[in-house]
Parts: sequence; structure tokens; C-alpha cells
Amino acid sequence: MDAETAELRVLETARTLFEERGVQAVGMDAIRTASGVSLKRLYQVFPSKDALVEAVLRRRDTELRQAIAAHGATHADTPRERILAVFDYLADWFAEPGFRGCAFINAYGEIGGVSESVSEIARTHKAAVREYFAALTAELGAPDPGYLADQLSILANGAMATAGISGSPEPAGQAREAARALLTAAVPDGG
Amino acid sequence: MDAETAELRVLETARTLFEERGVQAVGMDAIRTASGVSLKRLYQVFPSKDALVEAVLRRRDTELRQAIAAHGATHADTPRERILAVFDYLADWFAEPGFRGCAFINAYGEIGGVSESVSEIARTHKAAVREYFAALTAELGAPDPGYLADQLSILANGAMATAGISGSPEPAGQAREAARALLTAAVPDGG
DNA sequence: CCACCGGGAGAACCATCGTTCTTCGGACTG
DNA sequence: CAGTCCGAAGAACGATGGTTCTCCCGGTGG
Repeated sequence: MDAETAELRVLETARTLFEERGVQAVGMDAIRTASGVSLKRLYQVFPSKDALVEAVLRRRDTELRQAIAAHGATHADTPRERILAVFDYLADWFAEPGFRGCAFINAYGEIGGVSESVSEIARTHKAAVREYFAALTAELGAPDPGYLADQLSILANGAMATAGISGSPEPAGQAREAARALLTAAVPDGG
Repeated sequence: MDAETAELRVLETARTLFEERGVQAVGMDAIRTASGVSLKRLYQVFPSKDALVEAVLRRRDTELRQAIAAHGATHADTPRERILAVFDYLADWFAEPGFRGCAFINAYGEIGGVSESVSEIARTHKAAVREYFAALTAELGAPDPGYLADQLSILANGAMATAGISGSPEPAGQAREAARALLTAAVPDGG
């Protein structure tokens, strides 16, 4: 097996197992067994479990940001619609079988207290999503686009946390409606 | 040392350490050292670490619910004010040094995938807070008090997650403003 | 004073886990 | 066909952690 495909298989296997069981509950041996990549190769590609965890999170970061942007570009024409499309994306995501919440919120809760790099990755990811919102609220002409973006971020994060814990996808739609109300209040003649 | 005070000291020590570092990163030995309660006694009172974790979470559940209700009763006169007072309480909480997010969101992310009892405790806690909101939105005469309570829950959970990850207390105020907007939209002549 | 009980401190035990090492087989080169 | 290299598989190693056991001391009842 070639090193590049080994890396990919490890990243995808680890991602799945981490999301299912949490990071610390998954041993390197489980990743080796599930991915079919030998431990030797695994440690050639990722020098430590910490490095693997960070790589999984960074990969998830770009993947999720791209998915959100792509969903907005595909399903919406105006800034307002693109904002709401984020919550539609959440609805699809929450409905996936085995959904267990946001990887960044979970990883922060699990190892953020003990690993500054994991905290930093989570912080960066959440800040990036907020920036996505902020660009759209600015485009929309909101009076205080940053503040509105913060509120939309809170709604998105709240939907993820609530959906994970409750096991229901409904928070996506409820957060979407709340977002709609905030947008209407901020920009009554709406984009 | 008497068994009752030993139990209390262990519960409080464990709570602090769990919130600082996460559950799995804290060994029983660290709890014994920090609490000054011998391992023998510790295992007399809590038969296993799992049992201790659950006890800490259950205790935090009642404590947090009481604190929210007490803050509302003390600082607010109307249902609307009591709803907003929840977010004021969050603001105080987030500003405490060492704040690292909601114990239930964190515990769910860390061990919810592997422990059904922890998931269940988190779910129950979040449902109870939602019920608190629901009682107030009903009192307020909201057209769909349950739905509004769900949205307020999402805002509260989002504020906790966002404040934890970002390390800033600001999400409390931002969520409070969002809640105010939702309340105004739902009950324009407001309670 | 002496035997006993309970509790504290920490060693001991066993499993698990991250990481490294050994072994073995198979493929490629001459 | 022989020699060499590479990677897979899993054993081995050292550390850590949950749980139990041993030892010792202080207090208590006779």
C-alpha cells in the first residue's frame, strides 16, 4: 500500500472512530485494525497520536467549511438565503445516522483542557465559520454585521450541541427560524 | 474523617479537576491527593470511577438548575425578565476564572459515545433547563411556548459552547440580545 | 496495659495504551 | 535461482490508571 492512500485511510478511519467513541476511547490499535494500515506505516505517516488527532481535526475543518460554502453557493442566491442555507446544511448533517455532535465542540470538551493545540484548532474553526457569517451579514447591509454574525454562530453551535445531546435533528430547523427572526429584525427590508 | 464530609470533598474536588482537565485525564490518584481522602474511603463511598463521574454530574445538575432558578427569582419580576436573567447568570458564570464550558456538553462529547448513563444525564439536564424556559414562555403567553423554549435552549447551549471554545464571556450578552429579539417577535406586547 | 477495630498511606496488581522492535514472507534485481 | 529490501503482523516494552491489598498507627473497651 502506498503512503498517500495509507494516510487517507487512516484519516478517515480515525475520524469515524473518534466521532463514534471520542478520542481517548480509541486506541491506535483500533485504528490500525479498522483501517488495515500497519502500525509501522501509521507511525511513519503520523509521528504520534496527538499529531493524528490534530490532522483529523484540521482536515475536518477544511471539509466542513467547504461543505457549508458549497451548500450556500448551490442552494441560495442572496446573502440572506446563504445564511439560512447554513442551517439547512446542519439539518441534513444532524439527520445522518450516528450523528453525535460537532467534532470541535466534542474535542474541545474532551482534550481542550489538556491540549492547547486542540483548543486552538477548535477556536480557529469556530472563528472561520463566524467569518463566513460575518461576510454575509456585511453583504446584507446589517447595521452591526459582526455582532449579528456572533449571534448566528451561537445559534449554529447551540443547534449542534443540542442536537448531539438530544439525539434529534430538530434543533437545526429551530435555529434556522431563530436566525430568520434575527435577520428580519436587523434588516427589515431584507436581502 | 467522617464518611459524609469525605463524600462531599471528593465530589467537589472531582468536579474541579474534571472541569479543568476533562474526565479521562484525571486519575483516581489525583482525586485522592487533591481531596485528601484515602483511596480506601473513596472506593467505599463511590464503588467505581464511573459512579463518581455520574454522581458529580448529577450533583452539578441540581446545583445548576437551582442556581438558574434562584437567579431568576432574585433578579427578575416578570417571566420575560426571568428568561433574560438566565443569560445574565451565564454572563457571570462565563466570567469566572477557569471557565471551560458546560460540564454536560463536555462530558457528552468526551464519554457520551461510550457511556449511555452519561448521555442520559446530559439529556435530562438539558431537557430540564428547556422545561424551565417552557414554563416561562407559557406564562408569557407565547403562541408556541415549547418551540420558543427550544430556541432559547439552543441560544443558551450555543453561548456555553461558544464561550468555552473562544475563551470569551461575550456570547452570554449576545445570546441574551438574541433571546430578547425572539421574545419581542413572539410576544410583541411583552410580559 | 493489651487486644482489637478502623482508617490512612501507599505499594501492588492487572489491564490498557502509546510506541518500538522482531520476525517473516514476498517481491524485485542480477 | 540467490540475495536484498520492504512492509505487514503482531509481540514486546514502558508508562499510566483503576482497583485492591498490606502494613501500620491511633483510639477504644476490657
